[in-house]
Amino acid sequence: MALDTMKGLKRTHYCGEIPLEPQEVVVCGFADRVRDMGNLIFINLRDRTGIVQLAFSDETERAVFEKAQQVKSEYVLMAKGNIRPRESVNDKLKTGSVEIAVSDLRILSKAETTPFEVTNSEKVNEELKLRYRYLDLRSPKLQKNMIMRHDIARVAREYFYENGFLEIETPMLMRSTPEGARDYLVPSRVHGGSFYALPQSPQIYKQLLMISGYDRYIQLARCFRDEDLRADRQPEFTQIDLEMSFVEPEDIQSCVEGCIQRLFKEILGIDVVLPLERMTFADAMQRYGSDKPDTRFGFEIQDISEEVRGMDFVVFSSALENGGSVRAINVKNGAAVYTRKEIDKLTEHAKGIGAKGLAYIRWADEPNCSFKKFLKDGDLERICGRMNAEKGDLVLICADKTATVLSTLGALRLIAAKKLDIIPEDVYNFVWITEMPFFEFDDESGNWVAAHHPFTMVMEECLDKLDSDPANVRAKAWDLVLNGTELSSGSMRITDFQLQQKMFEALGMSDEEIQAKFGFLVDAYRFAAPPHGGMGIGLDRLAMIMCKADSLRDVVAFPKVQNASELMSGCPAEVDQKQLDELSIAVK
RNA sequence: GGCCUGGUAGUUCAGUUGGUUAGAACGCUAGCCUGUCACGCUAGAGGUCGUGGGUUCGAGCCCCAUUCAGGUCGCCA
Repeated sequence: MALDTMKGLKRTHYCGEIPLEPQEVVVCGFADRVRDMGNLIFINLRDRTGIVQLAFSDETERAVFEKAQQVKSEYVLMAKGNIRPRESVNDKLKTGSVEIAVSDLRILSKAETTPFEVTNSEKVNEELKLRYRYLDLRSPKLQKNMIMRHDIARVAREYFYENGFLEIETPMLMRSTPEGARDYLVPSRVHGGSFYALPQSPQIYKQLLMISGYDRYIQLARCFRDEDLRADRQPEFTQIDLEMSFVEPEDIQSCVEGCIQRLFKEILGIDVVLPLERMTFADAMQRYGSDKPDTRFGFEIQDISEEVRGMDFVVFSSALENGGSVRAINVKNGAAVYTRKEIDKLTEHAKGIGAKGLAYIRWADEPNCSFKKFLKDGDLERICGRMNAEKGDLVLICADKTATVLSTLGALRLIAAKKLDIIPEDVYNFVWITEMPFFEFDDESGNWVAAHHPFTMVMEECLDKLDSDPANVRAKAWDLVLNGTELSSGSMRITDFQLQQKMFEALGMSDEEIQAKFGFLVDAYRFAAPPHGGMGIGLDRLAMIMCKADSLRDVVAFPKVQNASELMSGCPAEVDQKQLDELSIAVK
């Protein structure tokens, strides 16, 4: 049978927004559930705003009723009818007190049986849902997420516009700068053998905009990084990217705080108290073993080096002799959940991330210590005292180089908290991490390399340590962390081209290299630049947290999977030889 | 690149020490049903047990390889 057209009908309301008083309406949408009871048919009609019930009975015109009998799940319908109260109210629906007595029904498009039930897709294998992403995107859950993401973008734009920011687009095709993440390359047809790169961020361009006097810039910028994926990492993602002139770090931070406060108030109705908590990088590492601490729960790391010094336990003593330390976390009430077997699993995990092993005190009925035979009188009491350990607790102890100890305990702290299910859901703990290190040691090359992009300003008091003491040089850079997720990262930029030159040199770049890769930028700073700095706020991650989603895939319309392919369209894909020839590309 | 988890009707899962014809629920098809809203009832169709090899009289189950998906470490200046 031929399909119907919309002729003569025009939508008057969205399904979820129909008036609750009697009147004639026209609605459109997808058939969600069809309940056919013979001489009585109900169809739930769904659009992005919600669901309304269409009713057909012996009062319905015969031809319309027969059309309703043909309707199956996911058919696209248009219906005209009168709103009337229901005989029994459905409290689960916004529109549950009324229904539409249909006088005209159009079947605009028919659906084959879908590979999974759109109405009930929560538990369906993700691969299948990604292959048919356009169907999964019909689900209320994803539609809610997409709408919230839109709202975040809208509110953020409004906020920055009101605060004097100009939205300026920067190029998607730019010069490759091979430091940092791998670039996605785009071959040039006109210049065979030459390549553009997709931006890892608009960093260079936004700094140039400050040199050009645009003063305050914002862009919802798509960024690309050709690195392996994670639940919170996609190869392309969106940043609320901003840059400001004539400012200090505090100015940028309070501007971003204002945006965060407004977003949480307008979208979630949550009051974020300003100013946000601040913590130095060094503090975060000492207390949480992470540069992105989740402060929603305790289990803070304690240094017990002094408490165990002099013990005859070679694991501890050798760590101390080699300049390392012995540190521990107290997993409160962890003894019951962490049986011997579970602790073994934890130990395996710790080994997987670089620790040599794990010592523990499991205090179920009595303190049971994995290094019991090395204990002398008072040792156990001293450690438990320092750790505030009491009956029911589990103390995890790690001894090694301090950096290894901290990162291991930092990771275990998170695992244990998740296992014990003590992380509160509706708490949003923001914390600024400040005084980030400027260099980090690269084990592979044995060199100190930039921890940030090479235009990051050094804290003034560290300028003289650039050559002599790279480990202790701090950057004028900061991160904003929310519940253990890095949300945003910012810094002041170097505006003195001579200092910039020195910085490149400190990073081991030759004059030729500097000129070739960044010559245009160094040159730009020769013509004067206002003091400036800025930030990039991860829109996807922010949306993920605000939607209470577990993965970025839930807040990105068409996401990529772990191997960076897209299951629906099947990209990346091979191309014709002709295309390759035009681009002067030979594929191995 | 390393490690961990998983792959059985369209979907979600069960499947005994390796032993007859691989089951259930939902969905789908057909029929019945006037107040449902996860409607109900009756009947039916639907399976290369991810793929390839091996062990065995016999493999969904054991072994090896491989592939796909997820998580994670490396990586992400």
